[in-house]
Amino acid sequence: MPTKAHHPLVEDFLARLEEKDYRHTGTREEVARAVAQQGSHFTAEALCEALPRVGRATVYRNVKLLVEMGFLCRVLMEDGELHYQVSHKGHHHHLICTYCGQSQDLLNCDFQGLLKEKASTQGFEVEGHTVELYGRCRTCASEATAS
Amino acid sequence: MPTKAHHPLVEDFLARLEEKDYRHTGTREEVARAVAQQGSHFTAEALCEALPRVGRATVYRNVKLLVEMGFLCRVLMEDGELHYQVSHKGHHHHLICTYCGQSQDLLNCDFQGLLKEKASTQGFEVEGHTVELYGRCRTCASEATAS
DNA sequence: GCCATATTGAGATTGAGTATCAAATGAGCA
DNA sequence: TGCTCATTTGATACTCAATCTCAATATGGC
Repeated sequence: MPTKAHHPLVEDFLARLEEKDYRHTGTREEVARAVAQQGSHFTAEALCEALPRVGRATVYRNVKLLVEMGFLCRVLMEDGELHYQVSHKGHHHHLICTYCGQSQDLLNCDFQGLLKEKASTQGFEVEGHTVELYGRCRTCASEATAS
Repeated sequence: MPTKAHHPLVEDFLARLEEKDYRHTGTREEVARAVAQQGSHFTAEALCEALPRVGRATVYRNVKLLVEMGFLCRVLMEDGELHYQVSHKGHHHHLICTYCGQSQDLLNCDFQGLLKEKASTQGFEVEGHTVELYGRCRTCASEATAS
Protein backbone atom coordinates (compact mmCIF):
# COMPACT_ATOMS: atom_id res chain seq x y z
CA MET A 1 0.00 0.00 0.00
CA PRO A 2 1.53 3.32 -1.09
CA THR A 3 2.01 6.03 1.49
CA LYS A 4 -0.24 8.90 0.49
CA ALA A 5 -0.28 11.42 3.31
CA HIS A 6 2.92 12.42 5.03
CA HIS A 7 1.72 13.30 8.47
CA PRO A 8 4.65 13.19 10.88
CA LEU A 9 2.76 11.00 13.33
CA VAL A 10 2.12 8.42 10.63
CA GLU A 11 5.71 8.52 9.47
CA ASP A 12 7.11 8.25 12.96
CA PHE A 13 4.79 5.41 13.85
CA LEU A 14 5.77 3.42 10.78
CA ALA A 15 9.43 4.04 11.47
CA ARG A 16 9.07 2.88 15.03
CA LEU A 17 7.23 -0.25 13.95
CA GLU A 18 10.15 -1.25 11.79
CA GLU A 19 12.56 -0.46 14.57
CA LYS A 20 10.71 -2.77 16.94
CA ASP A 21 10.16 -5.58 14.42
CA TYR A 22 6.47 -5.08 14.13
CA ARG A 23 5.06 -5.41 10.66
CA HIS A 24 4.16 -2.42 8.58
CA THR A 25 0.59 -3.17 7.54
CA GLY A 26 -1.93 -1.16 5.60
CA THR A 27 -4.31 -1.37 8.52
CA ARG A 28 -1.78 0.12 10.94
CA GLU A 29 -1.16 2.96 8.57
CA GLU A 30 -4.89 3.59 8.25
CA VAL A 31 -5.30 3.65 12.01
CA ALA A 32 -2.39 6.04 12.45
CA ARG A 33 -3.78 8.33 9.78
CA ALA A 34 -7.22 8.36 11.39
CA VAL A 35 -5.63 9.16 14.75
CA ALA A 36 -3.74 12.06 13.20
CA GLN A 37 -6.98 13.42 11.78
CA GLN A 38 -8.86 13.41 15.08
CA GLY A 39 -9.10 16.78 16.78
CA SER A 40 -8.16 17.26 20.42
CA HIS A 41 -9.15 14.05 22.20
CA PHE A 42 -11.30 11.13 21.11
CA THR A 43 -12.58 7.78 22.26
CA ALA A 44 -11.50 4.42 20.89
CA GLU A 45 -15.10 3.99 19.81
CA ALA A 46 -14.98 7.19 17.74
CA LEU A 47 -11.92 5.82 15.99
CA CYS A 48 -13.81 2.64 15.18
CA GLU A 49 -16.55 4.73 13.59
CA ALA A 50 -13.96 6.64 11.57
CA LEU A 51 -12.57 3.30 10.38
CA PRO A 52 -15.63 1.23 9.46
CA ARG A 53 -13.56 -1.20 7.43
CA VAL A 54 -11.21 -1.99 10.30
CA GLY A 55 -12.30 -4.43 12.99
CA ARG A 56 -12.99 -3.11 16.45
CA ALA A 57 -10.43 -5.42 18.06
CA THR A 58 -7.77 -4.24 15.65
CA VAL A 59 -8.47 -0.60 16.39
CA TYR A 60 -8.13 -1.26 20.11
CA ARG A 61 -4.94 -3.27 19.58
CA ASN A 62 -3.34 -0.50 17.57
CA VAL A 63 -4.43 2.21 19.97
CA LYS A 64 -2.72 0.23 22.70
CA LEU A 65 0.39 0.03 20.56
CA LEU A 66 0.32 3.76 19.94
CA VAL A 67 0.03 4.40 23.66
CA GLU A 68 2.91 2.04 24.47
CA MET A 69 5.07 3.78 21.89
CA GLY A 70 4.18 7.19 23.28
CA PHE A 71 2.30 8.54 20.27
CA LEU A 72 -0.97 8.67 22.17
CA CYS A 73 -1.74 9.32 25.78
CA ARG A 74 -4.77 8.51 27.84
CA VAL A 75 -6.97 11.34 29.04
CA LEU A 76 -9.34 10.60 31.88
CA MET A 77 -12.48 12.69 31.61
CA GLU A 78 -14.30 13.98 34.64
CA ASP A 79 -17.11 11.45 34.18
CA GLY A 80 -14.62 8.59 34.12
CA GLU A 81 -14.68 8.07 30.37
CA LEU A 82 -11.34 7.23 28.79
CA HIS A 83 -10.21 9.35 25.86
CA TYR A 84 -6.98 9.50 23.90
CA GLN A 85 -5.04 12.33 22.40
CA VAL A 86 -1.91 12.73 20.38
CA SER A 87 0.90 12.98 22.85
CA HIS A 88 3.52 15.61 23.16
CA LYS A 89 6.51 13.60 24.09
CA GLY A 90 7.59 13.59 27.69
CA HIS A 91 5.68 13.72 30.93
CA HIS A 92 2.87 16.23 31.09
CA HIS A 93 -0.63 16.77 32.42
CA HIS A 94 -3.93 17.68 30.84
CA LEU A 95 -6.08 20.76 31.21
CA ILE A 96 -9.56 19.68 30.22
CA CYS A 97 -12.19 22.33 29.63
CA THR A 98 -15.51 21.12 30.98
CA TYR A 99 -17.36 23.78 28.97
CA CYS A 100 -16.15 23.20 25.41
CA GLY A 101 -14.46 19.85 25.92
CA GLN A 102 -11.11 20.88 24.50
CA SER A 103 -7.96 19.59 26.11
CA GLN A 104 -4.54 21.17 26.26
CA ASP A 105 -1.29 20.11 27.84
CA LEU A 106 0.04 21.69 30.98
CA LEU A 107 3.57 22.53 30.05
CA ASN A 108 6.71 23.08 32.06
CA CYS A 109 5.27 21.60 35.17
CA ASP A 110 7.20 19.23 37.36
CA PHE A 111 5.23 17.89 40.28
CA GLN A 112 7.17 14.70 40.68
CA GLY A 113 9.69 16.34 43.01
CA LEU A 114 7.08 17.98 45.19
CA LEU A 115 4.93 14.87 45.29
CA LYS A 116 7.88 12.69 46.24
CA GLU A 117 8.82 15.00 49.05
CA LYS A 118 5.30 15.18 50.47
CA ALA A 119 4.75 11.44 50.22
CA SER A 120 8.10 10.59 51.74
CA THR A 121 7.06 12.19 55.02
CA GLN A 122 4.66 9.23 55.24
CA GLY A 123 7.30 6.71 54.19
CA PHE A 124 5.83 6.33 50.73
CA GLU A 125 8.07 6.07 47.66
CA VAL A 126 6.34 7.59 44.65
CA GLU A 127 7.01 5.84 41.36
CA GLY A 128 4.28 7.29 39.19
CA HIS A 129 1.33 9.61 39.28
CA THR A 130 -1.63 10.84 37.32
CA VAL A 131 -2.93 14.38 37.38
CA GLU A 132 -5.90 15.69 35.44
CA LEU A 133 -7.16 19.25 35.76
CA TYR A 134 -10.70 20.33 34.97
CA GLY A 135 -11.94 23.88 34.47
CA ARG A 136 -12.31 26.60 31.84
CA CYS A 137 -10.00 27.20 28.92
CA ARG A 138 -9.01 30.73 27.97
CA THR A 139 -11.78 31.09 25.40
CA CYS A 140 -14.56 29.83 27.63
CA ALA A 141 -13.31 31.89 30.56
CA SER A 142 -13.36 35.10 28.55
CA GLU A 143 -16.81 34.33 27.17
CA ALA A 144 -18.06 33.89 30.71
CA THR A 145 -16.55 37.22 31.70
CA ALA A 146 -17.99 39.01 28.67
CA SER A 147 -21.60 37.94 29.30
CA MET B 1 -34.56 -3.52 62.39
CA PRO B 2 -32.50 -2.97 65.56
CA THR B 3 -29.11 -1.34 65.28
CA LYS B 4 -26.58 -3.95 66.34
CA ALA B 5 -23.11 -2.64 65.59
CA HIS B 6 -22.19 0.92 66.44
CA HIS B 7 -19.60 1.72 63.85
CA PRO B 8 -19.32 5.49 63.47
CA LEU B 9 -19.66 5.33 59.70
CA VAL B 10 -22.92 3.44 60.03
CA GLU B 11 -24.24 5.83 62.64
CA ASP B 12 -23.24 8.90 60.68
CA PHE B 13 -24.72 7.55 57.49
CA LEU B 14 -28.04 6.80 59.14
CA ALA B 15 -28.10 10.24 60.74
CA ARG B 16 -27.41 11.90 57.43
CA LEU B 17 -30.13 9.90 55.72
CA GLU B 18 -32.66 11.26 58.19
CA GLU B 19 -31.31 14.76 57.77
CA LYS B 20 -31.79 14.56 54.01
CA ASP B 21 -35.22 12.89 54.14
CA TYR B 22 -33.99 9.61 52.81
CA ARG B 23 -35.51 6.56 54.44
CA HIS B 24 -33.63 4.54 57.00
CA THR B 25 -33.89 1.02 55.65
CA GLY B 26 -32.44 -2.25 56.82
CA THR B 27 -30.74 -2.68 53.48
CA ARG B 28 -28.99 0.70 53.71
CA GLU B 29 -27.74 -0.18 57.13
CA GLU B 30 -26.43 -3.51 55.86
CA VAL B 31 -24.61 -1.83 53.00
CA ALA B 32 -23.05 0.74 55.32
CA ARG B 33 -21.94 -1.99 57.70
CA ALA B 34 -20.38 -3.99 54.88
CA VAL B 35 -18.58 -0.88 53.68
CA ALA B 36 -17.23 -0.26 57.16
CA GLN B 37 -15.90 -3.82 57.30
CA GLN B 38 -13.99 -3.60 54.03
CA GLY B 39 -10.28 -3.06 54.41
CA SER B 40 -8.49 -0.32 52.53
CA HIS B 41 -10.18 -0.04 49.16
CA PHE B 42 -12.66 -2.28 47.40
CA THR B 43 -14.71 -2.57 44.24
CA ALA B 44 -18.48 -2.26 44.05
CA GLU B 45 -18.47 -5.83 42.84
CA ALA B 46 -16.68 -7.00 45.99
CA LEU B 47 -19.38 -5.32 48.04
CA CYS B 48 -22.00 -7.21 46.06
CA GLU B 49 -20.26 -10.46 46.94
CA ALA B 50 -20.14 -9.46 50.60
CA LEU B 51 -23.88 -8.81 50.46
CA PRO B 52 -25.34 -11.78 48.57
CA ARG B 53 -28.83 -11.05 49.81
CA VAL B 54 -28.80 -7.49 48.49
CA GLY B 55 -29.43 -6.85 44.82
CA ARG B 56 -26.58 -5.59 42.67
CA ALA B 57 -28.50 -2.50 41.61
CA THR B 58 -29.19 -1.61 45.22
CA VAL B 59 -25.55 -1.96 46.17
CA TYR B 60 -24.56 0.40 43.36
CA ARG B 61 -27.31 2.86 44.28
CA ASN B 62 -26.17 2.99 47.89
CA VAL B 63 -22.51 3.26 47.03
CA LYS B 64 -23.41 6.26 44.89
CA LEU B 65 -25.30 7.72 47.83
CA LEU B 66 -22.33 7.16 50.14
CA VAL B 67 -20.05 8.90 47.66
CA GLU B 68 -22.42 11.85 47.28
CA MET B 69 -22.59 12.21 51.05
CA GLY B 70 -18.81 12.07 51.36
CA PHE B 71 -18.54 8.81 53.28
CA LEU B 72 -16.79 7.08 50.40
CA CYS B 73 -14.40 8.35 47.79
CA ARG B 74 -13.43 6.97 44.45
CA VAL B 75 -9.93 5.61 43.97
CA LEU B 76 -8.67 5.19 40.44
CA MET B 77 -6.26 2.30 40.19
CA GLU B 78 -3.30 2.32 37.83
CA ASP B 79 -5.02 -0.15 35.48
CA GLY B 80 -8.09 2.08 35.28
CA GLU B 81 -10.25 0.03 37.64
CA LEU B 82 -12.50 2.04 39.93
CA HIS B 83 -12.30 1.28 43.64
CA TYR B 84 -13.84 2.93 46.69
CA GLN B 85 -12.55 3.62 50.13
CA VAL B 86 -13.86 5.15 53.29
CA SER B 87 -13.20 8.84 53.01
CA HIS B 88 -11.40 11.09 55.37
CA LYS B 89 -13.41 14.21 55.11
CA GLY B 90 -12.03 17.05 53.05
CA HIS B 91 -9.95 17.15 49.92
CA HIS B 92 -7.07 14.72 49.79
CA HIS B 93 -5.16 12.45 47.45
CA HIS B 94 -4.33 8.76 47.48
CA LEU B 95 -1.06 6.94 47.77
CA ILE B 96 -1.62 3.54 46.23
CA CYS B 97 0.97 0.84 46.76
CA THR B 98 1.36 -1.18 43.58
CA TYR B 99 3.10 -3.97 45.48
CA CYS B 100 0.66 -4.81 48.28
CA GLY B 101 -2.33 -2.89 46.99
CA GLN B 102 -2.90 -0.88 50.15
CA SER B 103 -3.97 2.71 49.88
CA GLN B 104 -3.37 5.61 52.23
CA ASP B 105 -4.30 9.24 52.12
CA LEU B 106 -1.79 11.94 51.35
CA LEU B 107 -2.32 14.39 54.15
CA ASN B 108 -1.67 18.09 54.49
CA CYS B 109 -1.12 18.59 50.85
CA ASP B 110 -2.56 21.50 48.95
CA PHE B 111 -1.85 21.45 45.26
CA GLN B 112 -4.81 23.52 44.23
CA GLY B 113 -2.90 26.79 44.61
CA LEU B 114 0.14 25.60 42.71
CA LEU B 115 -1.96 24.02 40.00
CA LYS B 116 -4.03 27.17 39.57
CA GLU B 117 -0.93 29.30 39.25
CA LYS B 118 0.71 27.04 36.68
CA ALA B 119 -2.45 26.67 34.62
CA SER B 120 -3.22 30.38 34.68
CA THR B 121 -0.05 31.10 32.73
CA GLN B 122 -1.88 29.36 29.87
CA GLY B 123 -5.13 31.21 30.52
CA PHE B 124 -6.78 28.17 32.05
CA GLU B 125 -8.99 28.50 35.14
CA VAL B 126 -8.74 25.35 37.25
CA GLU B 127 -11.95 24.31 38.96
CA GLY B 128 -11.14 20.77 39.95
CA HIS B 129 -8.44 18.16 39.73
CA THR B 130 -7.65 14.54 40.35
CA VAL B 131 -4.32 13.26 41.57
CA GLU B 132 -3.41 9.65 42.22
CA LEU B 133 0.06 8.54 43.26
CA TYR B 134 1.46 5.07 42.70
CA GLY B 135 4.50 3.52 44.30
CA ARG B 136 5.69 1.64 47.38
CA CYS B 137 4.28 2.00 50.86
CA ARG B 138 6.62 2.09 53.86
CA THR B 139 6.33 -1.64 54.50
CA CYS B 140 6.95 -2.70 50.92
CA ALA B 141 9.79 -0.22 50.54
CA SER B 142 11.60 -1.54 53.62
CA GLU B 143 11.09 -5.14 52.52
CA ALA B 144 12.68 -4.30 49.18
CA THR B 145 15.64 -2.71 50.95
CA ALA B 146 16.07 -5.68 53.31
CA SER B 147 16.29 -8.33 50.60
C1' DG C 1 6.81 -16.92 -5.66
C1' DC C 2 6.91 -19.55 -1.15
C1' DC C 3 6.76 -20.08 3.64
C1' DA C 4 6.43 -19.23 8.50
C1' DT C 5 4.38 -16.22 11.34
C1' DA C 6 2.38 -11.83 12.65
C1' DT C 7 -1.85 -9.59 12.01
C1' DT C 8 -6.60 -9.10 11.18
C1' DG C 9 -11.74 -9.37 11.68
C1' DA C 10 -16.24 -11.37 12.83
C1' DG C 11 -18.42 -12.57 16.47
C1' DA C 12 -18.67 -14.37 21.12
C1' DT C 13 -17.63 -13.10 25.68
C1' DT C 14 -16.68 -10.54 29.75
C1' DG C 15 -17.47 -7.12 33.25
C1' DA C 16 -19.03 -2.90 35.14
C1' DG C 17 -22.75 -0.30 35.58
C1' DT C 18 -27.71 1.25 34.48
C1' DA C 19 -32.82 0.89 33.36
C1' DT C 20 -37.25 -1.23 34.15
C1' DC C 21 -41.01 -2.23 36.82
C1' DA C 22 -43.69 -5.04 39.91
C1' DA C 23 -43.42 -6.11 44.75
C1' DA C 24 -41.99 -4.92 49.36
C1' DT C 25 -41.06 -1.65 52.89
C1' DG C 26 -40.98 2.53 55.84
C1' DA C 27 -43.00 6.56 58.02
C1' DG C 28 -46.57 9.66 58.97
C1' DC C 29 -51.19 9.77 60.44
C1' DA C 30 -55.77 8.45 61.98
C1' DT D 1 -52.62 -0.65 65.65
C1' DG D 2 -53.58 -0.39 61.05
C1' DC D 3 -53.92 2.48 56.59
C1' DT D 4 -51.94 4.67 52.86
C1' DC D 5 -48.74 5.98 49.58
C1' DA D 6 -44.26 7.40 48.12
C1' DT D 7 -39.76 5.46 48.46
C1' DT D 8 -36.90 1.64 48.06
C1' DT D 9 -35.71 -2.80 46.57
C1' DG D 10 -34.43 -6.81 43.60
C1' DA D 11 -34.70 -9.82 39.55
C1' DT D 12 -33.74 -9.29 35.16
C1' DA D 13 -32.77 -7.31 30.90
C1' DC D 14 -29.92 -4.23 28.86
C1' DT D 15 -25.99 -1.12 27.43
C1' DC D 16 -21.40 -0.06 26.53
C1' DA D 17 -16.50 -0.51 26.46
C1' DA D 18 -13.13 -3.64 25.96
C1' DT D 19 -11.10 -8.25 25.39
C1' DC D 20 -10.78 -13.12 23.66
C1' DT D 21 -10.95 -16.70 20.12
C1' DC D 22 -9.59 -18.61 16.12
C1' DA D 23 -9.84 -19.23 11.24
C1' DA D 24 -8.56 -16.46 7.32
C1' DT D 25 -5.35 -13.15 5.50
C1' DA D 26 -1.31 -10.32 4.71
C1' DT D 27 3.59 -9.45 5.44
C1' DG D 28 8.64 -9.80 5.04
C1' DG D 29 12.58 -12.71 4.41
C1' DC D 30 14.33 -16.02 1.49
